[in-house]
Amino acid sequence: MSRQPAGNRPVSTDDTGRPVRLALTREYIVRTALAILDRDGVAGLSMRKLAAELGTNPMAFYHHLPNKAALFDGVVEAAYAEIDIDIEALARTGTWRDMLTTFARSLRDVLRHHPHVLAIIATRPAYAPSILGLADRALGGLRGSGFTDRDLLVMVNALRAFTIGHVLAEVGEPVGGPTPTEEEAVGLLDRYPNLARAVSGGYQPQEQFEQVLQAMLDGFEQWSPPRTG
Amino acid sequence: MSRQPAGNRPVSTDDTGRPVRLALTREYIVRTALAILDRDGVAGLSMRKLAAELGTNPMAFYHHLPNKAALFDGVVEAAYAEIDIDIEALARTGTWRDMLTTFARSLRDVLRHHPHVLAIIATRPAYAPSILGLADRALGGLRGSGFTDRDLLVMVNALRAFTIGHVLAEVGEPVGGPTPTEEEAVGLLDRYPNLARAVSGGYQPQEQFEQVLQAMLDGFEQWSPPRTG
DNA sequence: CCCCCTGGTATACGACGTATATCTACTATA
DNA sequence: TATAGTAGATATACGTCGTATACCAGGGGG
Repeated sequence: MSRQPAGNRPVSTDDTGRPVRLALTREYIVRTALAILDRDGVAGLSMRKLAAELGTNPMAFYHHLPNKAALFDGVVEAAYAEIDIDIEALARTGTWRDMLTTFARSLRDVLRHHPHVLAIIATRPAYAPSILGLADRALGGLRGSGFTDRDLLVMVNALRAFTIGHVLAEVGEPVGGPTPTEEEAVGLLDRYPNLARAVSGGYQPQEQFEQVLQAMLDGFEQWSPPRTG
Repeated sequence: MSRQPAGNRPVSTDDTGRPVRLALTREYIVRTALAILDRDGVAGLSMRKLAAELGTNPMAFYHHLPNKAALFDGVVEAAYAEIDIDIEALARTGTWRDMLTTFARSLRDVLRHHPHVLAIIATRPAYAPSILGLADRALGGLRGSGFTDRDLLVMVNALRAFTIGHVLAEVGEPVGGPTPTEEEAVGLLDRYPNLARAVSGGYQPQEQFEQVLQAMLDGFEQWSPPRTG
């Protein structure tokens, strides 16, 4: 067995027909890690599996990333980058409520789209440039809406906190392995009559998210004297 | 070396003076695990370290717990159990706002008190009997406040989600190791002028939490026609 | 030409969760 | 009191993990 093209790392050929491996870059490593996370979960992503997937040696990564935590940082950054809102267009055509609603919904969509990355995102301070940049542009777009800069930031942070907490409760992957299933919990419910009555209509995450989101915006509205135009 | 009293597990003597180890129970194991988590963080809690702390063998736990995930479940349960609110008294003397405010503040206090357990709590569905029981009693205490059972549950869940998200952003321990420090992030801030202006007043978690909490309650208030008495 | 530097590889170490088998000491029964 | 059964503690071992260390290939500049 030669050492040339091993594993299932994408291989192309140059103009002489000789096989050429895709260059190993931070970007490429992180993208593959995100794919593995989405497919196999946090426990399914090890440096060794990632290396096998890329047809290389686990130690090769350490020329591009200092350690596994940095890989996680990159994955978080990549996931956040999927929040793609045209802030400037929204700022022209919509109200501050539209803007914050779109922000919260987009964040929820992205988090739900990467449930296995959620635990990593949730427990990491939002220092990723993509989220900082988004927040900065959102704040810029919200200027002139009658709120102070501080209150605007508090709103954005509050919506982020609620959204993360909400999606965590909905689809989060428990740290440290699986927990009792929902059926087992339902079995407990008859010991809690008030709870049982309240959930009898079923769990509707989407509706509840929207309901609370609008309530929060209603509450924020009172932070500013009403404005026209 | 005898095998009798090893490690630093608490050892007492019975009435004949013979050394007697404290009985290994699920409760005792979980309590010790919580203490280790608080002291050393998630990465600092291994079955082997826990065994050393208790002066026993790692495999001894498996007669009381099926695996490490169950240990985490127990720790979450123990942490939630620290939320000690006299719901019935509150229901007699306070409004629904008082009740929900107390619930959110107590939850925040407990989460902040166990920052290293937060990642475990946050990513685990709240099926623990202690939190189910608390929610059930809260719902019972809130009956007759003019809200439907469903809306009451939505409120409680929303406050839990926001509080968890808020404390995660404040003190959470990142899954998978440390992240860039706050100073490094502050260095990035001058690339984001709107953000920089908004945070110029400093980060005041307590004040922001209270501000958003009251805004959420303001929003909830509109779900019900106003009541007197 | 050779040297160095970037980046891939090989090997190894200590720690992890836990399967399996064995042992110890107590309880119940006779 | 003797004995069988059992619950719980222990010893050992396996496979996996992140990553430190050492080595190596190959290409560009003197």
